[in-house]
Amino acid sequence: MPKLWNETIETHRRAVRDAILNTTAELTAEHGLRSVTMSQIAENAGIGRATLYKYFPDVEAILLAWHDRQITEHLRQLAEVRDQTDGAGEQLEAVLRAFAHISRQSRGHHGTELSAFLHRDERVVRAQQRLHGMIRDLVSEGAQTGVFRDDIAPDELATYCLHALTAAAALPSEAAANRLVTVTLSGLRDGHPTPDDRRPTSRHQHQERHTERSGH
Amino acid sequence: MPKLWNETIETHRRAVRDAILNTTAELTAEHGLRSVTMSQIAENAGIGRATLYKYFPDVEAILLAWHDRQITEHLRQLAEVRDQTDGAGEQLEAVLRAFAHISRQSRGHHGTELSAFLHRDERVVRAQQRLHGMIRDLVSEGAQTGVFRDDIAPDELATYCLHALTAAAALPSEAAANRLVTVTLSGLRDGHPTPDDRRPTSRHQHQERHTERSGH
DNA sequence: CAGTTTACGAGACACGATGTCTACGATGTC
DNA sequence: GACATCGTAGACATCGTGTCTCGTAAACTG
Repeated sequence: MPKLWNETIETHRRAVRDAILNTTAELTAEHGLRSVTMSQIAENAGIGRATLYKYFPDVEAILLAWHDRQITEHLRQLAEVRDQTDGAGEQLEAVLRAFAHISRQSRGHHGTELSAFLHRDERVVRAQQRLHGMIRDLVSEGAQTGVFRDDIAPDELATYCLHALTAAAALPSEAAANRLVTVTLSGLRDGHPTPDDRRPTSRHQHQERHTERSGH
Repeated sequence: MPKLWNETIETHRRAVRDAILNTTAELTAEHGLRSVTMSQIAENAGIGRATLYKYFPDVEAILLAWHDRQITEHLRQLAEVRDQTDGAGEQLEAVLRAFAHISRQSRGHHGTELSAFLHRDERVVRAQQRLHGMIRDLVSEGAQTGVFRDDIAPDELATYCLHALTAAAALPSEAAANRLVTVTLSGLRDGHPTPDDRRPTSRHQHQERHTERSGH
């Protein structure tokens, strides 16, 4: 692989840089965050160790650059999706859908969490599942009572709850956290709208604006 | 600190173990995930390096044990909150509120994300902010148009969106991800209900089911 | 085409972290 | 008081790190 001399120097350096980033992402996803070393990266990227140091000073810098590349690319995609749509409501829906898609794809990469390195452990997984189970049971019970929506599996709603509420860590005040809970609960109620398991592309443009949910 | 000999051996080992876990959490929050070493932990915990190895084989094991302790304790708290309430709806609301509270408190610990180690970098922060800004602007515009709720700051709603949708990574199918978007959007609409920055305990039972958004 | 610049790789180096082991002192248990 | 257990300090080989030099090959310059 070291012989990927491309036409100009500029493009060559770019190619090597990308190869480093990709290799690092793979190694991270494979062996966890903490065990990735400069030596491994150099070897797997097919370049010398000294060469690697001419591109990045340490592993953290590589991870940072990788994350930067990822999020920049995602931003570009999302902006494109947004600009291909009209109206704030439709735009946001399209952007959120694209974001969910991206989130799904970049799972396993090591995502944006240290899960890749923690979820290797069985105990942690089981503890998370107990937490998930607790929420799921409450959602399920509430759905049967008619308090919560029953058009979506309690399992998925529980996942939604847990992730949505981690946003609390980023909020500045306790009051804001309470508002977050309110918003999250709104997502759990919302009556029993039209089943929304399929193609979104032809649904939200003419409906949903002023008609609100008419069906059911 | 090495002289924390407590009465019995059992309690002593427990105390040392907890000290190790706490020290590791502090060091992680301070210097990031990757830079924490066994030597540092031993020194900061006030014990010998060889002793540390008699408790844990490596840093990962300590982090695992710490995370396990955290989540177990959280589970206990949440179960307590749940059992002090009646009715699935109220129980879930109480549990989610407690969970949000916990999330807020354990931010900075290193949370459950590798953010503690990535968010140290300015570029990453700015990239995240651009993403946040894009969503926020759409939410804001939609609120002015009347499509989305306007009782909560677009900033907070954007945070909610981004976190909620990271759940997509944990979902098994693309259809499930689409349902997740639907649920998340439900949280953004939900008419303009009573301002909910305060006590929730007596609101959601009789309203909100068949009334749907009446105002506007 | 010849000369210069740039990038690469291999090897060497000192340093720090790792994981293991031994010997010895201190503490709790019987 | 005898014994088991725990903690500490030190030694050790090994590995990753960060820096450097040197020899080579490719790309840019005129």
